[in-house]
Parts: sequence; C-alpha cells; structure tokens
Amino acid sequence: MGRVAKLTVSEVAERSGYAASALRYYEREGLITAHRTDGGQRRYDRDVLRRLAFVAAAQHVGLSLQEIREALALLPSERTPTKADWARISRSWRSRLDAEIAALERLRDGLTGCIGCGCLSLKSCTIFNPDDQLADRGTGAVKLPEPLHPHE
Amino acid sequence: MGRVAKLTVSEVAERSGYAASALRYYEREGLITAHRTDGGQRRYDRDVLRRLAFVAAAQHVGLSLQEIREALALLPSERTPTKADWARISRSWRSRLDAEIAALERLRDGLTGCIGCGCLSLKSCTIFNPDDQLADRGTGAVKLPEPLHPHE
DNA sequence: GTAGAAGTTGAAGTTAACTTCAAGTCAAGG
DNA sequence: CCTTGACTTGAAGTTAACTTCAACTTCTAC
Repeated sequence: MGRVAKLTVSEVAERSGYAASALRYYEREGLITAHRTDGGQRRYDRDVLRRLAFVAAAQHVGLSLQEIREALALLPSERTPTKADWARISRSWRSRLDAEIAALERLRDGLTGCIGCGCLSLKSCTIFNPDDQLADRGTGAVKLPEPLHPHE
Repeated sequence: MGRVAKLTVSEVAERSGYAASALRYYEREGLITAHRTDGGQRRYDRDVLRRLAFVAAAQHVGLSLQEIREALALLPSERTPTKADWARISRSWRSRLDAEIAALERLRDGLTGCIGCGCLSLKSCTIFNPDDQLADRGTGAVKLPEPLHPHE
C-alpha cells in the first residue's frame, strides 16, 4: 500500500463541480481537509470527493453548511469512511427527509394543505410544521432558527 | 356585496406567520399589494393570506422570491383568484417538484446515487441533474444561475 | 533554468431575504 | 381631546455562502 496520488485544487474542483474558492471556503469552515506540499499548495486525498458529494447532496436538500459540518463530524476521523459510514449519517436525516418528501408531495398535489383548505393558518399547517413544532415564538426578532428553510 | 373588512399589518402578520417587516418587503418586491387608509396606513384584502400561504409553500420547497413573483404574475389580476387558479399555477411546478421528490428519495434511501455508486461525478449525476442539464459552463463567475439551490 | 500556468493569502465585495433603527404620524378607546 | 399602541419611511445592518481581487509564490514542462 504505497502512497496514493493526491489531487490538486483544480482537479478536485473539476471532479466535484465546486469552484476552487468554494473548496478553500469549505476548508476554512471545517467541512474538508487538505494536506500541503512543501511549497504550501493543497493536495487532497481522494475521499474528499465522496465528502464533497455528500456536502452537495445535503445542500441540495436544503441543509446549511453548519448542519452538514455537524453530520460530517460523526464520521470516523482516523480511517477512511466506508459506504456504511456514509449510509449511517445519511440515515440520521431520515425523518427529516421523510417530512420534506411528504410536504413536497402535498404541494405537488395541488396545495391541498394551507392553500387548498380553508384554514390558511400557516402556524398549524402540516406542510409547515410536519414535525409538530408548535412551540411558541415570542415577540422580537428571531435569527434564522429554522434548520431547513429561511421562512418562519 | 358590501365592503369586506380589511386587515391591518399586524393582523396579517399574525395570521400569515410573516413579520410585518417581511410583509413590507414583499410589497416592495411586488409579491403582495395593499390599499391605504386616508392616513397612509396599509389595509390588506383577505386574499393576501392565500397569496402569502402560497409564497410560504413555494419558499418552503426552495423557490426564490423572484420565481414566486413570476408565478404569482400568472394569476388573474382583476378578480380574486379561485382555488382552480391556485391549483393551475402550482401545477406549473409539477415536473420540478417531481424531480425534487425523486432526488430526496434517493438521498433518503442511502445516497445510492453520487455517493453510493463509484462515479462520484456530480456533473452527470442524476441527483444533481435530474432534468439533464448538462449544458457547458465556461470559466468565470456564475451568478446564482441555479433555480432551486445555491450549489453548482 | 526558466516561462507560464496554477496555487497562495487576507481582505473586501456580492446576493438574497430580511431585520433593525430613528424619527416621526395615525387611529381608536376613554 | 388626548393618550398610547400601531403604523409609516428610508437607510443601514445582518447572515449565509461564496466570489473577486491584488500581490505574490510554486510547480512543471521544455
């Protein structure tokens, strides 16, 4: 097991679809890591691609980088994550994804929830509160407390 | 058919779940409209609630205000939209929602796409390109061309 | 060994979608 | 009529997620 070929920034950018600037940003944010050459240039292990694929998938479903970082933190740190590791952390979003899927289906099927019915009460609507988050929200500003989407 | 009771800002805020500042913002952005009292205060027609419910639903599935505005522009302007009108404009997102649902299901079922398989090529992955958007993307900056999510 | 492409950094800029602020004006009950 | 809470405006601030810039260094192919 000799040393494997490391990837340069532009190679990772090409293969992941992320811009080089985004890769540096993600590194600063602790989502990915990189080794350095003697001259200080980045060299990535191949599994960074899998990591980035996960980041992209998670972003695609609306998760914030903060949440993605937390999920990635659950991966084993001292060995290359296996497919089972990835499956495990994606399973942690199971209920959330289920709720999302259900909400999308309701929306697709004619907005039968909030808009279709007569209630018009977003606060108690199952589309917007699939997880029964009916906690009170006092007056005053609320700083983006919602995990999935910016609204309410 | 006399005049119906108009709603104040705080009433709409309460019933829609949106902050008053958001309502003013949406008005500036052309998503909703309001009448004014002699003194200049806003008074909303009741159907603004339905409109806001639609905005919220659309936002929830990741649409930008820009896109929502375009969708709302398809509603009849000189009569109160019927339930059928709402159903029609929500149907215009049908294929998009279908693609989103499919992507979410794939993600939920173990990331069998990009991460599960060996390809790791986000560019050609069906999760990220459900609509076969394999158009080339030259060098240089791309200003948020993606309709649904910020990535790639 | 050298040219030129590729990489480096920190700081500042960008965009969407709002919120906050200051300094007032309006509306409704008593 | 007057108080008090609700409402008004424009301008500036906020947050996430990046991108752009300028000035410089490193890598690699010839």
